[in-house]
Amino acid sequence: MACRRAGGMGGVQVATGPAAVTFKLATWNINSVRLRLPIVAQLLEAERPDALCLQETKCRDAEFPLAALRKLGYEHIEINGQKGYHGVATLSRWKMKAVERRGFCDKGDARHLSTKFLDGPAKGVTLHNVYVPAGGDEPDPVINEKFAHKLAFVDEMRDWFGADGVAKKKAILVGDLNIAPLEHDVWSHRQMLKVVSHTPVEVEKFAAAQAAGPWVDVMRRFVPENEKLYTWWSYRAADWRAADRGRRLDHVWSSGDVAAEARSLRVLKDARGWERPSDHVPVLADFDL
DNA sequence: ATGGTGGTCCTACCA
Repeated sequence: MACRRAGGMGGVQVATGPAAVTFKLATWNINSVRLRLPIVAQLLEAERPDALCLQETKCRDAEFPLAALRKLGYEHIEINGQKGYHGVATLSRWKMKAVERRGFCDKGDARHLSTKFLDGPAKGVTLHNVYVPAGGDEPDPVINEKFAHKLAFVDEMRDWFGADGVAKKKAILVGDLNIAPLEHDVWSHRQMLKVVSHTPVEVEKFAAAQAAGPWVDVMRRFVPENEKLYTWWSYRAADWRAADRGRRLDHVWSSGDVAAEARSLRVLKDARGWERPSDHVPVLADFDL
């Protein structure tokens, strides 16, 4: 078990003098926040991130376990939920305000939430929490409406980033983007070329959306592109660890000014083996803002 | 070789 950081209310690390203060951010596709409240608590107690972005909360706003999470020190919570599917939530130890709950593709799905920190080390930073559609099994938009939706969603992100300048400065975007863009973001590039999440058409659109920001791929600033890097392992493997057929579906992007202050990146692979796990693991990033 | 597992919520749908 990791040690709890010393400190009283908030456990703030205070730097002396004008030095920057570390902002610790986590993102995790939780696959039902109610079912997995025990391991959300486990993560928060072990790592004490300043903020945690959750995807696939799978509950209406009225059913979100606000009280339990506030009790753990995360008093500031913004949610965008819906019944049974999708849903995102951002928890923070610092005061923040909701900026937008963007509805993509005119579908009314709860797949985006942006918040702005009003206090703490990331004061003034806007944080986007995104859950991109998975896209179904068949990688042909003509016969698979879910794949068509995924492609349209990523195109809409690209147009929004390009028009709005949301990534110009003081911005972070995290979440389950459901695309593994690089060759070593999947266990076998060759065998994944026709598998939704790594097809050339998705990867091309993903790259265009990232470039439109432009957003920096913070994870790959710390892990070279020729090294395997995964954040998701299927439930359908007999032994996920032995097979290790993972994919990097979860991402941390930031504007260039914030990326320049990125200090560390960790993928908590062990969480895939926790009690009743999500098929995704938490990704943590530290910034000296 | 075309399954395999897991979540929501009642029968499929989604990942």
